[in-house]
Amino acid sequence: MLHKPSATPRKLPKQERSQATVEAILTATTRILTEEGYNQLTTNRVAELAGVSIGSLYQYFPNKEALIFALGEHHAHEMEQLAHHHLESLGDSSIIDVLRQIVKAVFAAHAVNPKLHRVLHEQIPRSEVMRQLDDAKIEKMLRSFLAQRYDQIQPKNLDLTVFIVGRTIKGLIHGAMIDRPELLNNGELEQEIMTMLSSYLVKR
Amino acid sequence: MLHKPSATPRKLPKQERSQATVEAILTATTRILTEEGYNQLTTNRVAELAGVSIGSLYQYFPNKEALIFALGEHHAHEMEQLAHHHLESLGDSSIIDVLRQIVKAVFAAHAVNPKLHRVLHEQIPRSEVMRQLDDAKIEKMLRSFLAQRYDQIQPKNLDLTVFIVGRTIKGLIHGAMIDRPELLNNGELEQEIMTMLSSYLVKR
DNA sequence: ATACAATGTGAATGATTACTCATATTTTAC
DNA sequence: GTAAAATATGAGTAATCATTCACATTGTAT
Repeated sequence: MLHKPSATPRKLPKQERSQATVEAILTATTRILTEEGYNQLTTNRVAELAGVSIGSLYQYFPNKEALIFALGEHHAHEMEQLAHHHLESLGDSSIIDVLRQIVKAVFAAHAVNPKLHRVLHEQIPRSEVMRQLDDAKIEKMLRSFLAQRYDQIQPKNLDLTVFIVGRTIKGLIHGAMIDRPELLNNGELEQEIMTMLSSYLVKR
Repeated sequence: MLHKPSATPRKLPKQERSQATVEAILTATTRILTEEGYNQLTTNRVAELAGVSIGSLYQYFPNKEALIFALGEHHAHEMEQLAHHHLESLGDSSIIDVLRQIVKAVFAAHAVNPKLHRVLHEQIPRSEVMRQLDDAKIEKMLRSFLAQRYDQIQPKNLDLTVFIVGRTIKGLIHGAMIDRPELLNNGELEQEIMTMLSSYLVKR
């Protein structure tokens, strides 16, 4: 442990060969994390499982943290993609409808790679670097959505409302995934979240 | 790292002398964690700061994890105590009143040692051992409270409701503490949580 | 075909650090 | 006062692991 943490890659892979190397490294990292946990994640093991020399690993990742960060980034990106996919076709739907789509989108996003998601959130020492990943985008979208219907919603403090609604959705779904996966079997959790949030948000 | 993790103390301190030692160790651990973070927490540093030999530390804590676990246990206990204190005098109050007391209790509990709380939740590698600490008690109390008024509340699935209400309260307060401390300055967050949960819970 | 860049290799290093143990001191019990 | 129990000491051990570097191989451009 004699390094300045950094998230930027040391070198960009140009040829196919090296791109395959980088991919193999990331895949191996994922496998070790999901199958054996963070304790078992050593750079040497990653290289070995990837079928690549330890030196090669350090060609593309300046340190272990950068490796994990890249993985987290990739995973977050996949979740975002899926969420966006669920949120494309809803220009001017009602508050309730949009809210339901958002909830569904967050559910979908959490189904991407649950095991990895769990490890990333539970076992990885959360550094400054990791913090930036999460929420940002969903919160932005939620804010603009709520701002547009500001006259139709109950709460007056938009900033606070975004925080409450965003956190509640994410927190409940994430929490269920981690600690109560059986709650995800039927649509009940989704329904209850919807009930709670719409009764909170919508003017009556 | 050559140990079987265990949470049970190696030896129970009987004399005042050794009790003081244990206390000094826990205090030093807290200081290092809150002032410098988990990365800086080494058993040797703890012993040094506690003014105690490393050998003494291992008399009472079989390994580093047990040390951290003891600290987490202690902190959780303090939070519980404070919460209970806020929940004593309310036998048959209305749902709203009791709910408000619970919310206030969770707020109070989170004010015990915010810095430590943050480190404990953010930086410590969460092992099986640590998992059991948190929620249990509050959830139990919430369940019995909701069960008693089952005929007055909207949602029908009690188990799910306990999960949702409990997680929402904890998640929002905890989340605000960690990421948006400015939201704790006025009573607005408390008010909004109350509004949301009571509109969800109470029959109308 | 030659030079240069990109990529790959892995033994070796260096630093860290949890934990032990043989021994010393203090307290208690009688 | 003395034996036994409790407590304290800290240099030393052993293991782990991130990272480097000198060198080898492969690809590309001219």
